[in-house]
Amino acid sequence: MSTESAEKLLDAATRLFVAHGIERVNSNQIAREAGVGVGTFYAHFKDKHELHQSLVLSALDALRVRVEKAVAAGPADPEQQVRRTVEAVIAFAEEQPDRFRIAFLGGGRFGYSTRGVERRLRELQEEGAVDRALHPGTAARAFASMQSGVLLWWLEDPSRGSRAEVFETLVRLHPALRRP
Amino acid sequence: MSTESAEKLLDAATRLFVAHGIERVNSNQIAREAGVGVGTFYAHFKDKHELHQSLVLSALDALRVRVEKAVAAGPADPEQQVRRTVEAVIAFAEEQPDRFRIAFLGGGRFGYSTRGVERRLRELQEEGAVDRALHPGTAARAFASMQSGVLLWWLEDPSRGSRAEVFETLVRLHPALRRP
Amino acid sequence: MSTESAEKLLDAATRLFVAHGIERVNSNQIAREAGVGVGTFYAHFKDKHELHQSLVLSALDALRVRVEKAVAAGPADPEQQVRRTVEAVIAFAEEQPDRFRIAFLGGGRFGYSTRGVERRLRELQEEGAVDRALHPGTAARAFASMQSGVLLWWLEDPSRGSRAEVFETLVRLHPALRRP
Amino acid sequence: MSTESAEKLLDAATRLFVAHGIERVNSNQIAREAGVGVGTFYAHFKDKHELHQSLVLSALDALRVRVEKAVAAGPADPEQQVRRTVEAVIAFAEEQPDRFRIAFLGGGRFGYSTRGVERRLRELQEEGAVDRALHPGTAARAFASMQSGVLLWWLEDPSRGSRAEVFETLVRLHPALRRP
DNA sequence: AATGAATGAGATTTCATTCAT
DNA sequence: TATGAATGAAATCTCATTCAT
Repeated sequence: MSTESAEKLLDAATRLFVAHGIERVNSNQIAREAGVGVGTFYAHFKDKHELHQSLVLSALDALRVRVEKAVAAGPADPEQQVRRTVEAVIAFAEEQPDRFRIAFLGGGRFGYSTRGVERRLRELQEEGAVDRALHPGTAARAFASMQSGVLLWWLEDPSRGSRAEVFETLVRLHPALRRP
Repeated sequence: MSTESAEKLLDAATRLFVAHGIERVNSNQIAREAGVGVGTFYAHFKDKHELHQSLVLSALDALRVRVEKAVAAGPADPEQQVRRTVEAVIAFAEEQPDRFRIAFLGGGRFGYSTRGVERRLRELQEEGAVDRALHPGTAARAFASMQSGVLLWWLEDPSRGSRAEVFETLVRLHPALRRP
Repeated sequence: MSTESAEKLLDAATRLFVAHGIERVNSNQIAREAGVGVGTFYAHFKDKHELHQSLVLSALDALRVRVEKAVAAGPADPEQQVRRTVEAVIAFAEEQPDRFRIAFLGGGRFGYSTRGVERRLRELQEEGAVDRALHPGTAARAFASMQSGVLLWWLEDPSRGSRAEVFETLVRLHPALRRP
Repeated sequence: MSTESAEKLLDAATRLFVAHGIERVNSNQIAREAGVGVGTFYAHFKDKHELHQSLVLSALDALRVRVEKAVAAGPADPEQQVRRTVEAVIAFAEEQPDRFRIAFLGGGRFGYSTRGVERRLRELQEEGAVDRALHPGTAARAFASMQSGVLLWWLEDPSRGSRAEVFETLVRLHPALRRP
């Protein structure tokens, strides 16, 4: 199976990228850590950046799937949705901290889409449920940035706040809960 | 104060770092772009990372000075302070976009301090002016992340929102304005 | 006679060698182009150079056979022999251009034998039919070089001259027709 | 001076290319033979092929210059011109055999121009001095091929013919001396 | 015989750093 | 201070070859 070595390489790279930073890791190290030959690295990935990108995209995708499930899992009530969404993201960050870091370290150059949140904000504004002075695009981006920024910071040292404090703070700062 | 060569190198590096990313730029390129010899680079900086760090620190410092002036420039009323602060940061980002990018691209690895905001939030909570359910450390970090994230995103394509929309959104999402 | 896979490999290699040059083609590419596995390549040939050599030798041999038939097919009259020989070589180049290229690209490192022509020139000189100032070995080599050089050049762009022009020119420059 | 190392590299490469063939020589070997560091190789040439090409072009150019001088050095009488030209080429091949080999090994992929000879043949045909049945383009290419082919063959083993025999044979096979 | 993923020796290439000028 | 050619350690990448299936 082609997947065997590729998996090993992806896992090894995740560990190394998080531990030392993408730029301080090289293809030989990744191959060695994965327990495969250098050639195998290049048989599966064009270069280190392609591997990195596939790691980021896969992590973002896994996160997206979890968030979508969370959204679908309960009532449309905005507060409950925000709570379920933030809960899903925190759970992901806790369960797979390295994948979460990979996805967001580097400032999210690979674009975490905020279209969904933006659309939802617009709807809530039309319903009169959300402050019309918020610019939906900006607010959506703001929440994405704060969420990833806070969680990276929290994962760095979980004693910075309890899970509940972090959760509650993110929820309460969510633009969808900003009443008019 | 630096010599003329050092200034040229700092400017060249800023341009190149922003255009291609820190890791895709090397000392020879910086020297060439600056119009000085490679040797001159090493006469002024230990290496690329020292130069980068001094660029980031200087940008963060310049920003800090502007924010402090803005804070000191008017009444202690929280909303007015938030407005003056956000205004100062946006003005800096507009006037010196490359310096702003340098400071925050890379996810702010050099730690933008959020101690001041955290302390102020705590005071406002004690006064009963701010939602006690917000965790001050987390909320301060959240605002820092959203502000830098939004402004980098906005600088990338200013047509994403008007200045006023971006401003108003950041202000309204500031935790200090989150009533109990 | 070779198996089917060997044939496919020879054909694929001919195409690739001519298109990209021997040194820019590797065994994996040949196998892929042939539609067989890499392992199959090594089941049939020791390496790329053995395959190349067998291609060259086989092409030179096929050409030799055609020329010998042409020589035997008519009168010993020098001009007619030269005409039949050149005709045979041009026909071969037209019918199997890639085989012809393979045989002579690379400057004919595998030695196209000129012994026959050399011997014939010597005879004709002894008969007084050919200029005695020509050195038979050199003249034979000269003709071989001009013939392969001209035909490679012509195959590259057949609009460089009509078939008849190329034919007539080669015939007339043949040392055997150089009267004393 | 930038030329110092570049010269050493060009000389070393000439020696190695001729001794072992372009494809069996690598950049490390060239640098070592030249007595410079590997980095120096890449400071002067993009890669091995650029170096090779500059070697070929420079050799062809040096040869062209000699031939032009030879042509200008005496009467326009076709036979004398052919003699002086062939003499110049043989002298070059004798004096700088490695440069000559570099220029023509590989089948002259870099295009030795035959325009001059072609034009001259056309003129001589118009004057009625040369066989009109020769196609000038083909004949010019034929002579270029025979000359380089013969001289490479002769340099390989100078005992294959005396200098005078080789000279006289090339002269007599020159299309410009082919009477109508 | 056929396969193709895996291998690693070795070739290519980069770049931080030095140093003679 | 300034220069930039030179350097070589280290990184990137290729490819002939093997071998388990």
